[in-house]
Amino acid sequence: MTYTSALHALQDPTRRAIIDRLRRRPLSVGELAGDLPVSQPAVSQHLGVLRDAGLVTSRREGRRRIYALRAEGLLPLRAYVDAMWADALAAYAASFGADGNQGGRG
Amino acid sequence: MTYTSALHALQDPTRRAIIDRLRRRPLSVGELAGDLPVSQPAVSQHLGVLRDAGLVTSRREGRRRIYALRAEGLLPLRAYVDAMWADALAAYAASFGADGNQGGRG
DNA sequence: CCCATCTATAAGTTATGACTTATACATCGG
DNA sequence: CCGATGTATAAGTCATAACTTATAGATGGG
Repeated sequence: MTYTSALHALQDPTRRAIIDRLRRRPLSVGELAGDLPVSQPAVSQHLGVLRDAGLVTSRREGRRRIYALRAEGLLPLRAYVDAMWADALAAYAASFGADGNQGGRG
Repeated sequence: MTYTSALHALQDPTRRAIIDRLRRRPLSVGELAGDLPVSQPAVSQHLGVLRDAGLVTSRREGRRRIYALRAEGLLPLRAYVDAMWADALAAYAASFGADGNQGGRG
């Protein structure tokens, strides 16, 4: 839901592997588990983290549960990175000509 | 240097606290440590992680070492998030009218 | 209802990493 | 050179979280 939970969720390699597979199309838990080197419960646990972070949604389909990427969930992280980018550039520019004369541009 | 190291670096709350302070202006290790609830060695360790991830740069200034944000270091993460965003939207759109008729919009 | 299939949760193990204190390394002043 | 200041590294402790197996919960078919 926030950028911190997104960072936490995306930091794990297994969760990124799940995300990478969902980037093509929605998949069931079993399909994901069959294609990853971890057990099905591990996949379910990771999906729970991704869901709490707002990065995936799920729907029932008979006995299966289909998970899909949720684009909206990326917006907080994107906003954080963009703001940090802007501040980094501003701080860099300000370091020339603030209280201390740090030297010329370049 | 890559988006994975950026994700790893930004996942930690203390490292984000460091980043947040550097968003205003470059700071020395001592200035950072004095404003954070962890020891100076902990700050140095975190700065090493941030440096390895390409998110900060440093320069000597007498006996002190000044750390500053490095905007370029955010580009890989930004590209990853953007690509994921695009794929998420595409996968969502494709889920209407692919092999299975998944139902209407909503 | 009963069984098979699919997913989520429980409980326990283990590797990782964030922290500490102690100390080495580097720079400046006397 | 010697001490003070500032930072990085070393070594060890401890909490977290990613994994396992076992099992509970939910759905569909005979």
